[in-house]
Amino acid sequence: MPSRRGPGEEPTTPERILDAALASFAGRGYDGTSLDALASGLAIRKQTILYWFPSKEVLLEAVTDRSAAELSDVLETALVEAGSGWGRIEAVVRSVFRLAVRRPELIGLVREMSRIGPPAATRFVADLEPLVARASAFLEAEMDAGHMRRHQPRLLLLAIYSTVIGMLTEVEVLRVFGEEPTARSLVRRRAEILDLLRSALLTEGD
Amino acid sequence: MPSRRGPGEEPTTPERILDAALASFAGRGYDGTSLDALASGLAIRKQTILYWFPSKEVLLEAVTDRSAAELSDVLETALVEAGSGWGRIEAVVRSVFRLAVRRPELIGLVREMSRIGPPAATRFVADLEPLVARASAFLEAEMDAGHMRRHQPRLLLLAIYSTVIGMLTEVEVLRVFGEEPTARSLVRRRAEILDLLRSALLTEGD
DNA sequence: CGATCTGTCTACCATATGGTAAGTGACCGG
DNA sequence: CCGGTCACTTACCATATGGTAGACAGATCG
Repeated sequence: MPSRRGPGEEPTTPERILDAALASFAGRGYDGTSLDALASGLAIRKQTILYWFPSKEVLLEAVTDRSAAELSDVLETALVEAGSGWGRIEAVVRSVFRLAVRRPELIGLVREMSRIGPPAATRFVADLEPLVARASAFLEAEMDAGHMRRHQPRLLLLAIYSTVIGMLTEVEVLRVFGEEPTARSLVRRRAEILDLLRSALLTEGD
Repeated sequence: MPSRRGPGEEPTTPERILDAALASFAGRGYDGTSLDALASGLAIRKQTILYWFPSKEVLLEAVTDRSAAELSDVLETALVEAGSGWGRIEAVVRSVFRLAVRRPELIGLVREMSRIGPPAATRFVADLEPLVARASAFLEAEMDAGHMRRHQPRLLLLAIYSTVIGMLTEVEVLRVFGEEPTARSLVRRRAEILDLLRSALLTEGD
């Protein structure tokens, strides 16, 4: 995997390929992405892609590996920096929302992987398992501390996850709901859904 | 569009095609579905499909039209039969869950349509708009009657929708959450998420 | 300077795909 | 019995796709 680049440096060719592939896999799907289209968007030839990634499947693996690492990074940071009580939970959920707004391709990729299924998805899911375990442990600790109602932590993660998925990837659905999904309305919606989760999760005494 | 068939009659060829196409579009995606594979699954030739539906795109339209009609039917029935108060809301949400369990392809299709985007998705979304308006009106009436907290009704619909999507289509994600998604666990999860929504939506006096 | 390696390109291939044209057998009204 | 329609087939086609083979230019190094 190419090493993470600094803000000033221009991306290397394999990095540019990974960026474009992530966007395309998330947006048009794996099957809907052709190496030719990918290459032409980068003003290179398809064979250059196959030089760096010997097959489309390997390219997908590289994309998922890098994305899983980024997802893990963001949530790990949020978990470490979080305060205590509801504010702590809120901070973590908010960091997920922020990530989804900043890098919607990552959410789109998760959705796409769930559709592709094994073996590619199995690998992705294995990459993410430590993250899920970590987040579950966090939620469980908050329950033990009485900061939130008793729920199965992984069930809660699923609720949060599916909310994020629903909010940020189903653009057409948002439209039928009568709103142009602008950045502004997304932020407002985020806040409202956070309230929704809040009232569902909070303990009585909060 | 072929007319709905009764329980005893065997399906006509175009109906069988629509059934298989719905399952495949929802499962493997539009791009991931080839007419050849579709046909071979039905033990017919691809040209028979093209005889009934002159192109793959028209087939998709036929599938979405029929699916939108079925979604509308189910929810309309639920809205009409619902009682009053929270029980009424619960009955409607439950009918959505039931539909999603019984016909997961419908949910998968919604997800796929949101990925495909215009123009196919626009048509689907237009077909569903009356349903969404109806459901919004229902929720708004419940708010007026004081049966639930004030929220934007379409926002609530989105929350319910995304929960259903997350629950019933992200099978791989369920797996990483440590559970084999059996019918039994899905039912239990449904109940728990219904509780989650309940506590989020209920008015204080309930 | 010459050999080698690295990154990208041109040329090509086998296969799969959506779609067209035309044929075939069964049924059906006259 | 016969012409026509219906449902479906075989035969075919143009294009797009993932992937291979090998050429070529520039940098690197002895």
